[in-house]
Amino acid sequence: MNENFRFELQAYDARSGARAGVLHTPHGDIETPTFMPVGTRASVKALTRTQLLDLNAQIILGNTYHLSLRPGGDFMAEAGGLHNFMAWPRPLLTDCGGFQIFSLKDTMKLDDEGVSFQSILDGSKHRWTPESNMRLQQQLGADILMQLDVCAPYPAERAEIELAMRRSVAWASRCRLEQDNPQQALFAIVQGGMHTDLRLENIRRLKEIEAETSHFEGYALGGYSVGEPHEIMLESMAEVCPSLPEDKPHYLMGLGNPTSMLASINLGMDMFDSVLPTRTARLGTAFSSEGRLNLRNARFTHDFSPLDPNCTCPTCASHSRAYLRHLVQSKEITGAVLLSVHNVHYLLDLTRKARAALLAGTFQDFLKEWYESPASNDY
RNA sequence: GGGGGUGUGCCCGAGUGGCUAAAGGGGAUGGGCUGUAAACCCAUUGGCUAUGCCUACCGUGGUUCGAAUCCACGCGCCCCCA
Repeated sequence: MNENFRFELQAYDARSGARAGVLHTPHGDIETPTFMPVGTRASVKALTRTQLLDLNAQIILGNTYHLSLRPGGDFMAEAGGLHNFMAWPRPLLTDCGGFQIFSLKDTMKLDDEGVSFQSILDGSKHRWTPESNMRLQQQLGADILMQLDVCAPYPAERAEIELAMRRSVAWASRCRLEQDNPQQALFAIVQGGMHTDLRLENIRRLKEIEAETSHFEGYALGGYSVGEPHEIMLESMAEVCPSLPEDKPHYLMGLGNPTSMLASINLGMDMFDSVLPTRTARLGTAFSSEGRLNLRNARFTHDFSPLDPNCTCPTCASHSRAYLRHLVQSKEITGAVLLSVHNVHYLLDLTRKARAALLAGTFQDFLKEWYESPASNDY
């Protein structure tokens, strides 16, 4: 085990797989469950680092695909790494770019050894192997690195999902062998779509790799939140989560829907990331205790009440729905900022409340209350 | 006073005899957004007793089988010369 990334479990829910813990890192502790805002290009869109610090974000993401194309891996090393470059003192996680293999698949060509692709910025040709991807992530210097994986779409043929899973497993092993910097943790990613047997096989193989090489500091579930219905994802996860190594952090990649997040915490997930809060904010939608509010809707024109009366964020402290709607309608950049502050706060606050309930032993009551409230109507 | 131009749906604007309820923008209204090619994308946007009908391209009248489109007069706006 890498002692720089000790995961300390602090509380378990007696009636579910839910737990609270702390992941120690060289840049500070991450208290779980937690939500991680996504800062793809060394920026959580519309938010300054001061705002993120004030919101108490404990860890944010960067993206290897985007940052390696611009400003580039060598540049990032010269800049002293991503922490230094963007002046972020707390933990960072870099996503490998596996999601871009999925979302930019028209520019990608996969084989067993790696992936060749053309830059979306200038069409230039690039090639990643698991090893070269690890070196890029080492140049970025985040605390947590994600193995290079292949994220299959939904829906997809079983054969395609199985191939993605097998490549991901093989690449997990190669990433593990390449990534030997003790200042950086490596998380494995489990694929397999909605096929439980593939997911369980993936987890078994990862455990074998750990026996042969060294441990992964965390396990992530990839390939969820890619368009499948919420219930199908939860059914699949319910069968998969019990097989995840209990003593390691469990990271559900790409999930930002509040209700799905709580349901996933209930199944034993500890970490979440998603662009949902920041993207929907820029596009005019706010999470709230009443469910999602689309501030473009005419019904808010004369609504001078606070965005969410039950929210303690800076936006809600000062601004009315009518004002925020006006900013959104006018495409004022301040609207994107204020709603991003609110939405990120909302998810951070939600995971903090879940954690507090877990530590207090009242998590199931907390969940019940959530499902009875209009906030659970957040789709 | 003389000459030239122009008037289109909430706004801008294309269209100069039938394929026009009228391109394209904007605005408005609604929807979507989940490891970010997203301050983006999609849909709708005259009315109705609705596989059809009515009203509609400044106004009135006319030409024509048929007019936003051609003609006459009127009204409004713009430019140039005096």
